[in-house]
Amino acid sequence: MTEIDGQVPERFARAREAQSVALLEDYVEMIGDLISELGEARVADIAERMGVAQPTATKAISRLKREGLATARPYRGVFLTEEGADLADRVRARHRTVVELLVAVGVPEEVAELDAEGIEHHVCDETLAAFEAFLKSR
Amino acid sequence: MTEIDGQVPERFARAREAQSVALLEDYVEMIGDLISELGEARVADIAERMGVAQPTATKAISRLKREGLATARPYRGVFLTEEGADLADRVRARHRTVVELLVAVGVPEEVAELDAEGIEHHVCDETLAAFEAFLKSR
DNA sequence: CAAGAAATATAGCAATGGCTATAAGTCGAG
DNA sequence: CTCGACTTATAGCCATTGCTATATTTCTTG
Repeated sequence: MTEIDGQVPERFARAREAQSVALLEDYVEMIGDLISELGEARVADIAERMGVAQPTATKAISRLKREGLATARPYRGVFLTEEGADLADRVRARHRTVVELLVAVGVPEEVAELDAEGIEHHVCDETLAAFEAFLKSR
Repeated sequence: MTEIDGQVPERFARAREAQSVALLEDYVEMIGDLISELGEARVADIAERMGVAQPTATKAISRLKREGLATARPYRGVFLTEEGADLADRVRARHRTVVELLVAVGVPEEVAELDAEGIEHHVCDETLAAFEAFLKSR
């Protein structure tokens, strides 16, 4: 290979990895939202909010259980483990920060909300810290 | 469903859609880079830079061909169509802008490069325009 | 120019994340 | 308490994106 390749492959591997975690984060955050809004998270509600068919949500919930982020009693609601609830909190906070930063640099509110949904999963801790510092310093 | 669901599902659908386009964008940009650096884009080089096995790159190139972004002669190099080259240019420009914006708000250069790889695919035209305006106004 | 080496293609497997159709469980109303 | 409606689970399909192993083609070199 040429001498200029550098760590390019790791960059992409990292982006792929982030993407694989993104769905889990979205589901966990959504389940947390539903529990605080409605007192429980039902599969049908989760599926509707995620914009997927109900079996797709069921499958995702299985994965959450497998990863120790949620528990569920069949035909009953879905619940977050402590680890899942912590993740939900972090995800929610990061989402807010990303939206605020986008707005701060001039992105219209509604567009910021839309783009943040995809962007947030690729914002590492260091970048998030930089965002917070930037927001505070204005 | 409750009355507060709003357009949440569309948000996620949009993020999923962006993700499906992301790989194409990465490959097209990389192929463009290789052609300008080395005069040609070989499957082995593409695979190495993307950090995937060679058959994975071959498969991705098939998809690029299917989508009209690239052409390839078996056992020879890969080439971009006009559409593919245009896309590569847009992707490259967007990548630069995202990195610059991250740096402008205080993200360290190397971290900005890493995160931009994932972020850029979720930055819509309107957000990109806001980024450019913000960068110019400083 | 005929190997052998290198590059590329193909075959086939696994996991993920969609879907529809259908089975099975739960719950409320008669 | 039973039956029908609703909810959830399961089965099975497809496409995508990875992988390894192997076949095929091209290139290089003796």
